[in-house]
Amino acid sequence: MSSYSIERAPAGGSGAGANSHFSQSNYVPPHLRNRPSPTEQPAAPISYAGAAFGNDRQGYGGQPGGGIRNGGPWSDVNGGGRGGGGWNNRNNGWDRGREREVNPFQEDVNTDPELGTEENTRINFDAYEDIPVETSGDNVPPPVNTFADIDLGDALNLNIRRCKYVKPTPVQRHAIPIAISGRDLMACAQTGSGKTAAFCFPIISGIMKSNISVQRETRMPRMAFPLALILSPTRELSIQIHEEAKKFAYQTGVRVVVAYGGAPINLQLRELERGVDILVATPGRLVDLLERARVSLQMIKYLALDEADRMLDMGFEPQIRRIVQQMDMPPPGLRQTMLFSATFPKEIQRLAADFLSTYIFLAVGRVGSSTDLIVQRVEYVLETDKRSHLMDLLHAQRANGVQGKQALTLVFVETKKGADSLEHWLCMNGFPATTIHGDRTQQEREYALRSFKSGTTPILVATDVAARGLDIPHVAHVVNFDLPNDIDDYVHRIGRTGRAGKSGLATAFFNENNSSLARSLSDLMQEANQEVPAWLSHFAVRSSNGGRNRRGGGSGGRFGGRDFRRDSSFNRGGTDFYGGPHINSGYGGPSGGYGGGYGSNVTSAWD
DNA sequence: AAAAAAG
Repeated sequence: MSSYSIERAPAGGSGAGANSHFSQSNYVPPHLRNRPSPTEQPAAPISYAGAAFGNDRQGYGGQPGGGIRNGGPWSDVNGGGRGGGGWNNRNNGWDRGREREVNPFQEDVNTDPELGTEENTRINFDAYEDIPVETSGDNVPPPVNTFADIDLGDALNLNIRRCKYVKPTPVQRHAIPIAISGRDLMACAQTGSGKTAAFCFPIISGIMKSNISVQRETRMPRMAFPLALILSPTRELSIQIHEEAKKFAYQTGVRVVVAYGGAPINLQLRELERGVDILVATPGRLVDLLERARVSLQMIKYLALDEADRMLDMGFEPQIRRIVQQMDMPPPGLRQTMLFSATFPKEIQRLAADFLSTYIFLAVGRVGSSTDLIVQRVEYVLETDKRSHLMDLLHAQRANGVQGKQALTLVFVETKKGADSLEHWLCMNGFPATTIHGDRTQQEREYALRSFKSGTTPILVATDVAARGLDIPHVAHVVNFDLPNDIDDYVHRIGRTGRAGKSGLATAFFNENNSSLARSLSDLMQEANQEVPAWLSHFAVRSSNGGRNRRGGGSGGRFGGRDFRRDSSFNRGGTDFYGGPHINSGYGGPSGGYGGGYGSNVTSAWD
């Protein structure tokens, strides 16, 4: 039997040095990784060398490959050796001097300056002021107004500045203090609300602050012991979370590794062997890795499940339960768990009850529900007219576009076949398009996404694989060529535009085949102050399907979910719920942030 | 019914 202890080496090992300090291990805990590397030897106790850090990294803003030693523009922040316990200047002592941590911010410099017009990049913070936020639970830590209000550590704060995040989004304002205080969290929030940072910041900060040391299982030297696990439903979302997490963890010494299917497993295995603190994964590939005994979950201290409702929709519940409950992961209470979900149906409630320990419930209003950031249009289009109608839209858009450029347009269709044939047809007709769906190889999918993002093929035809979570900046227009059957899917799809406070356009092609969606669609549009065409209202009346497709049925109202503990036997002593929810709205007061106001180039922490 | 995810 292996028991869990944060400070101790994994039990059941060979008995070598099972105490709280690392000894002859390959593993260098993050808080010790800022030491100079002693040549090629496995990390052995080294005397602390003060501020003389070997900063063998690529200099920020420098030429690729032009390594700068401890002299980059940030060396003032980085080389100070100040603060207790070597808080900053964690460098990758990891690699024992060999591997360079690629600067994840480099690629962002000069990306698509054309697309970043004044209008597009200015953040519409005001539009979010009235996003409702609801928290409930025992002793909820108060929200913060700036990132600086929380002690995330210098290195992380620096990366927040590098990301140009000025002030926290509503979900971050609430979730970060909750998570920092060690509490479990069930959060109802959409992608685009800033979730990724909301769970990454506390994890990275926690790993840096803790003195967790992992004793490698000497009989299984190839087994990886991540401290944090982030599960997400699709490969692309995992890739995206990984990319963001790498930015947040840059030069913190915290290592982030991603594992997902469809890609060569050997590369991922090699990455894992180099050490991993935060593992981002899709469920299938992780189960594979666990079965191969290449990953152990017994050191997991943080577990984050992103888009949990989506994962259940996709039938991942068995895999997820296997990973969380039937492997060697510490139970609730001995780990910190954060569950994110756009909706809160019964299955998610069960998951929350099983995975979380006296958690805090947080619901953030739908982005766009109370604003006009996304202009929604519905047009009546017969199946046979859809293609020519799309063509008209694209022509008009090109004519209105900047320098005759096609604005990025995401076209959702129902089937994989339909995606392929529409892509082909668009290309034939002079509209550079590509497609992303589950029948394409992972390589093709990633290539398509890159080609779209870069504007090489400004039209992307997609199935629902791209509906949720994917952050593609600058998507100007989402076309629901085929409407989904579920209104939540619709919300997710149109959420691919109007991101980061930018405005966006969503056009839907509606006909008889979509009548089941009429009611919920017209309700949703009404709620978002959109113009609802009269004919759609007629459809809505005619197809009174008892509100089966209406939002909020059963699983919650406008927040996409309620804390069910207050509805049922979870009440203590029959009294009311824990003292009632605290209703907060938007940002309270002005932001101290990082000073400097918001220039036109400021991106926000929304994504 | 279709889509996604482990090969």
